Amino acid sequence: MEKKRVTIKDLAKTLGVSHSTVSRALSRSKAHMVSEETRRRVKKVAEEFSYRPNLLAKGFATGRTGTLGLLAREGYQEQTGAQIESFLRAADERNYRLLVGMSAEWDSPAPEIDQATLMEQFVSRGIDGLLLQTIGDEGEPERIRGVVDGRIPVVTFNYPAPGFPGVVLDFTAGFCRATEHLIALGHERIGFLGENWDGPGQGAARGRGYFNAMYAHGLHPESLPVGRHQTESGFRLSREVKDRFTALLCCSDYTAIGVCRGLDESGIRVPEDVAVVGSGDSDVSAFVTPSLTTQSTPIRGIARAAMDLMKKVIDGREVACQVVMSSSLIVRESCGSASTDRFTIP
Amino acid sequence: MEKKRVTIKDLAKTLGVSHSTVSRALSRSKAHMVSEETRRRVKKVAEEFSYRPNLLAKGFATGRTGTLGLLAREGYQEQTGAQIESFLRAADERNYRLLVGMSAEWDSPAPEIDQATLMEQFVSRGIDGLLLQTIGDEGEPERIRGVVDGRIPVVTFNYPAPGFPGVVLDFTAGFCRATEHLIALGHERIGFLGENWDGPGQGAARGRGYFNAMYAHGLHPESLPVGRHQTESGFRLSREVKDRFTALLCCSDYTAIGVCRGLDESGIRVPEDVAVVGSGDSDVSAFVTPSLTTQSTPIRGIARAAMDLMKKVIDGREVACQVVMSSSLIVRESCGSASTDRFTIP
DNA sequence: TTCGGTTTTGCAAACGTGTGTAATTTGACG
DNA sequence: CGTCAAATTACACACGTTTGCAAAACCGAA
Repeated sequence: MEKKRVTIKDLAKTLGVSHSTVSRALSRSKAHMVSEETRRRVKKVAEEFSYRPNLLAKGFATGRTGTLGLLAREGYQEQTGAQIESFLRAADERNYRLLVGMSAEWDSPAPEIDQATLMEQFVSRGIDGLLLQTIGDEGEPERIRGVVDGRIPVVTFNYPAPGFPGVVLDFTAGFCRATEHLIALGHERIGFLGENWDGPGQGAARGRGYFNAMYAHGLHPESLPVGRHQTESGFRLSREVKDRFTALLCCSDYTAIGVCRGLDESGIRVPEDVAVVGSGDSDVSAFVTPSLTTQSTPIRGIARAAMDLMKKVIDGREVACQVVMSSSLIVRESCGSASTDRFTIP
Repeated sequence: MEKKRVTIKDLAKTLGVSHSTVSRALSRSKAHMVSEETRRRVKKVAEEFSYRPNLLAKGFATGRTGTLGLLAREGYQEQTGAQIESFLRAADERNYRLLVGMSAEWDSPAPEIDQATLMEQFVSRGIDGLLLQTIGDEGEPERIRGVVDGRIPVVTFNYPAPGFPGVVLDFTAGFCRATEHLIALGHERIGFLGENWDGPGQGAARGRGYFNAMYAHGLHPESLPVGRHQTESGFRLSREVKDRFTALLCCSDYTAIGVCRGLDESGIRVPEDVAVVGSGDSDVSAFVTPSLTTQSTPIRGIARAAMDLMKKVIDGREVACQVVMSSSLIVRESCGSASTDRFTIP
């Protein structure tokens, strides 16, 4: 077995031309340095032999592989999955393949590969660009710059990173609006169930919106950290928040689902006793009971925008542009303000 | 800018040795044909220069890239995401990278790239193996063989494919057991909300279990097709199933969530009026109301098993082995048989 | 010192493709 | 038919790494 693959030289031999002619015929070099006649002949034979170019060699020779690296951070599992899917589609549509990686963020038990290592591996494998979900704070931008070294473009998504072009979702504005919606409904004791990676970084973007809104209305913000498994974490937290709040803002729909269930088991009704707001507009959010008021997050739009931006950066048409995507608040049952109809606050 | 990357030759030059020596020193060839002394020197300089091997060139030279292709089928979106994550982890742990692709299955509106094309692309990019979720029936096995041509190993997961090694989840047994559980609870009019890709293929594995169980107990099976968006689809189907069944078996938790909501809006109580069973044991299934009785599907276990199998196949230690993973039934509220505690039927 | 054997190193080819430069063919025009 | 320019093709090298083979260095023993 182990037949060798058909190469450009095999074609050249049967055609009686040099392999460079075949190469030019197939890759339509800028100067059409090959006659139409020859091109037809080459293509015909290539078809017959079902020739497939060795993209490894091609990438090696040209420095372009048609492959992008996608690096997501673990956590928000349910949503990263959907996010990856969106990117796969967006990449497919633009005829790119994706090397996908996931780096651990929180309390990972296994000996994971860290983000920097993963990036190096990707770069070594000859990606044309790197799509990064999150960039930490403590010197990580420099580290990234060290790895890519100005050679391959980086585009971030979801969270902004200073100095890198990216598509950012304005979580801050979104959570500010959501908080204000709850305030407008008369709530004052509003709690925030958020990521436990706080600090000045981009991870806290949601929380910042919440804090801003609370302070702006003279209210006292209070947040509780959400752990790795969001749904379960929300469920667990329900015990702690029982009597402290009349409304809860959650960093994801899954946390919201968990907390709703937990409250329910404690005999606390949602939304009558406590209003709950989620984030992400996941597919189930409209169909759980109670249906969730939530932030829509346009993950498909983000993926498409990021890919478009990446193309521009690769072509050198853009350098440091931040595309801001905004979310809208989808009001459903869980916040108690819309029992009959589903409407959206833009 | 545009500094060139450090190559093996650069190291050789500063060390005053030939580049082949450097290569051997770094890649610990089988015969340790290089002195410990030299190896130390080389490693030191490589470190200083922060040398990173060009894996493209390496793969090109050796024919091994350390990259596997993962090809999932779209649909079951919520679950494919989780599945991909599991594979990413399993691959990371074994020091492999993943080229991920997703081919459209159902009523895809966009001009998608089909599975065969994607496979060719992957192979051209020099993957060491291909992880395939589904293989269709109509001549697709032959097509796949044509693409990989005995050169790169294929391992299937979730669904079996004749002639290919794989890790299969025994959906049939699982759904048979679930159906029998409902029958044991006294249900006779049991409906199946399943994939709309029926036919003799592996897609119908779930349905087969249901049909078998129904026939075995002299009952009349009836199935309704579930569309692309599972949750919404379940919601829609709730209208059609209202008065026809006392129990519903769903092909996924999301369909179950949708149908529960739909029934609820029609004033039909779950599980008092209709029992519902899902599949997948998704993270939310235990926390929605009512909590879902569901098939556990060990996606992490599948990913690990598939990766292990792939390694064996790559090393030539295995050729055509089918690893069968079984699922258990997790009984919760939605089927009406366990209101107090959560237990599992193995 | 010389020899045989072992360990270590260098040389050169190979992997498949792209591409600059030189050589050839083609075609038009005088 | 000869000349010149343009179009087409061939030659050869580059990309970074591995690897078979031969050369060199080393070491111990005769």
